[in-house]
Amino acid sequence: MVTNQPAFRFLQRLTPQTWRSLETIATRVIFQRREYIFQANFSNNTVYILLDGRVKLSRLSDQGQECIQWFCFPGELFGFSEYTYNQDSGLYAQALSQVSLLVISRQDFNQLMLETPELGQIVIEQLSRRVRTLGDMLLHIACGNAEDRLINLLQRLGDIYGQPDNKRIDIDIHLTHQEIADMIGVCRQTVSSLMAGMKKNGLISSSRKGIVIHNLPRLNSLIKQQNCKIPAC
Amino acid sequence: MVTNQPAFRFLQRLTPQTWRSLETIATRVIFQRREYIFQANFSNNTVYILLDGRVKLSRLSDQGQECIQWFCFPGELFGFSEYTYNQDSGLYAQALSQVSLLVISRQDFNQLMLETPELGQIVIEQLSRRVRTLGDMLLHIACGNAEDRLINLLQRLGDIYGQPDNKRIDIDIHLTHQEIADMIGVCRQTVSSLMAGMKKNGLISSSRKGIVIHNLPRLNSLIKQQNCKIPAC
DNA sequence: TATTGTCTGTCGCATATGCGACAAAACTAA
DNA sequence: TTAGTTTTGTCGCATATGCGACAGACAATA
Repeated sequence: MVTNQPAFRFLQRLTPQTWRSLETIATRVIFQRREYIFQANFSNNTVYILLDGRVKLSRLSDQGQECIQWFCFPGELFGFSEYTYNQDSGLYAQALSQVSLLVISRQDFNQLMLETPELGQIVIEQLSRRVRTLGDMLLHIACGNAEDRLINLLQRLGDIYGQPDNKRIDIDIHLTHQEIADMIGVCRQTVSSLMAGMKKNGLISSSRKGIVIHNLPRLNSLIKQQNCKIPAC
Repeated sequence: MVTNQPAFRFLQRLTPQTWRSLETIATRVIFQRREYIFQANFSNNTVYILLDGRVKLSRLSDQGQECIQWFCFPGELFGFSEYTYNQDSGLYAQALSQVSLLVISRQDFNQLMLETPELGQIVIEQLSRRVRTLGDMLLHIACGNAEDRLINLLQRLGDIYGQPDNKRIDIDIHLTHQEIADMIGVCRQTVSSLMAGMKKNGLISSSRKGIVIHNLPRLNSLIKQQNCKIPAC
């Protein structure tokens, strides 16, 4: 598990000095709920830092199905790896609530990185975490069944909010079953029925306020482990 | 599509000077076919550059199923995003042929990055590409059926070898059906039968030498497009 | 309050794909 | 060469999950 706790997010890792430099080249912008911050084929070379609110980063399959790749929380950098070499990634960024963010031109950002090696290090660190998280998602989506995928998602969400050594975790964002389904590549009904089952077993509860994991270890234990097939292990 | 052509790989982007600095802190190592370069839980803080041969980077699901996350070709950097904060990623790197590589301690590499901003920029570029490729894989695995996933994989492999504006592409590495299956999260038999079908239709041919895509546009057209569901499009 | 739209829960059916099995082919090593 | 291992191709069956449908709950708006 690559932890995604606030302390590890982009903004929290900057020194006050780097933060000030960043503020001088950034513009503060507000978006309303449901507005698109950028869309596929809009190749404006821009980097974003989320200050407040929630942003959904997703792509569409050839059949028009949505695949949510990242939920962006305050303090996170986004849009960074999308325009390498002016190739469009087909990524959409949509505000899920009223959103406040910093917009920085890629050119200015690159310039600042050259002047401030610390900034480059932090970007590398953030990208590394992203690579690991994506690898984790890929593993669970490729190898797990619907229940495994859902549990893995809840774990990842729980990691953002949870306190270590606490069995109970409050995930206080509201996600529709459709959004959850789009994150784990299953259909909406499957999410509904799996979550209904988990509620019945007292593992989780959910409401408009969010999801509560009542017993994380018990949730984990639902995924039955097997031994390693690598010979040398 | 994020192109993975040799010209975009790590090694090819270094200036001769940076390359020389790198050589002074690196050790050249040979691994034999099937040997593991590193395994999960071996948290040696090390970065690798593949000079020759092929390396498979994979993870195991809780059920012991393999998920191939990356095929490493000469000139590529690997093991980089695996040990952030000493957290083990559960990644395995296995030599698929005799392999020659440069081994560099993370500490030395980080030091060199601070001294050489250019190196940091290249690492960022490589990680960005990786994020995009993983996002691409995720999209197709989460949203596509077995055939879509296979075609997407062939496209990605074709991109490494193919010449632009050439319908025919020779992918001259040998992959077993099991390896292909592990890359797209389907079972071996499904790969066998899909590829048999594609051969029958003259779309591809394959042998010990590798896979030949006879008509890339026709292969692409097998995935039927639908229109975008984002309102503003 | 009434109306409209969105979200959730739960049917039943269709089907894609996983899985076991087994034989033929191809490769590897003695 | 021969024997043993790995890979491929192809069955048939079981099942997880997708999909359509629909009703009730809930939220937003007028």
